[in-house]
Amino acid sequence: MEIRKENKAQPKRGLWKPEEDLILKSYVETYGEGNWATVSKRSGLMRGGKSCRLRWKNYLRPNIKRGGMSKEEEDLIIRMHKLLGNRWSLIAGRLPGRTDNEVKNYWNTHLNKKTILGQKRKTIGSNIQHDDNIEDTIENHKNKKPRHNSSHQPIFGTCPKATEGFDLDENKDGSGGVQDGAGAWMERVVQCFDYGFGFDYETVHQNYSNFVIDEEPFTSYMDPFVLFEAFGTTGSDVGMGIQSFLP
DNA sequence: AAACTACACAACCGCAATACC
DNA sequence: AGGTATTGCGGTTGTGTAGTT
Repeated sequence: MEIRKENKAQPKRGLWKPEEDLILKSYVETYGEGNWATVSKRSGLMRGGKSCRLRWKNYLRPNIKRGGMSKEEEDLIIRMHKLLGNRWSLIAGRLPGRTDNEVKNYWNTHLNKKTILGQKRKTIGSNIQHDDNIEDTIENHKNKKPRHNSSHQPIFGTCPKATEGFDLDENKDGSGGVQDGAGAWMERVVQCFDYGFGFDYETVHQNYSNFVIDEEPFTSYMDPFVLFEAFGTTGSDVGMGIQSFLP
């Protein structure tokens, strides 16, 4: 059977040449970001919109940091990955100048093999010493793709001070209760932090016997924030979050 | 020096969410 | 409200190159 090739001009693929970068750069300077589908038409660049968007986002955009990761960045990636899983865009969001693609590649080529498989978290409290259901819940949670309306979306909140309460239960649309009380416990958990960081393990334990923390005191050399996760008291729900302590 | 291999990273693909009409 | 286009994301593949035989 004869297979006829499409005569339609296929967008150019493969590695970008410096002259193509120049064209794309000047296109963005002229027309701004967005409307990537029109780039080839307007600029004469024989690339698909998707390819142009990616090239701009990952390499040509201003303030992109190139080159090797610092020890601090590496440490941060490991910690955040431990908590969030393959949520590369979220992780990259905490690394100024780094892209999700770069973080992902770095993880796959450098860190994945470095991290010890099956390394157990330290758990405050003894009543979940080993609970497969909970482990499964965590894994399921990590593997979930972000859904903007998902009830399992990680909780993100900021507050000026660690000791000040904040409401994380409120949805963007004001409907509230996405995390079904998760905000309340997070608020209380945050109150257990004496950001300095003196982490009051005893208090956390008393309030949240199933609270799970990262192995090491959280590094404070970059911008200050804390990653934490906790189980609901029934063990049937998992909450996790990043708490910022920006001044 | 050539052939082969392993590694790092750039780029692509498919899917889902969001925006727009 | 529904359809289409655009954008964002994570997984995967492709390509260049350094190291090894």
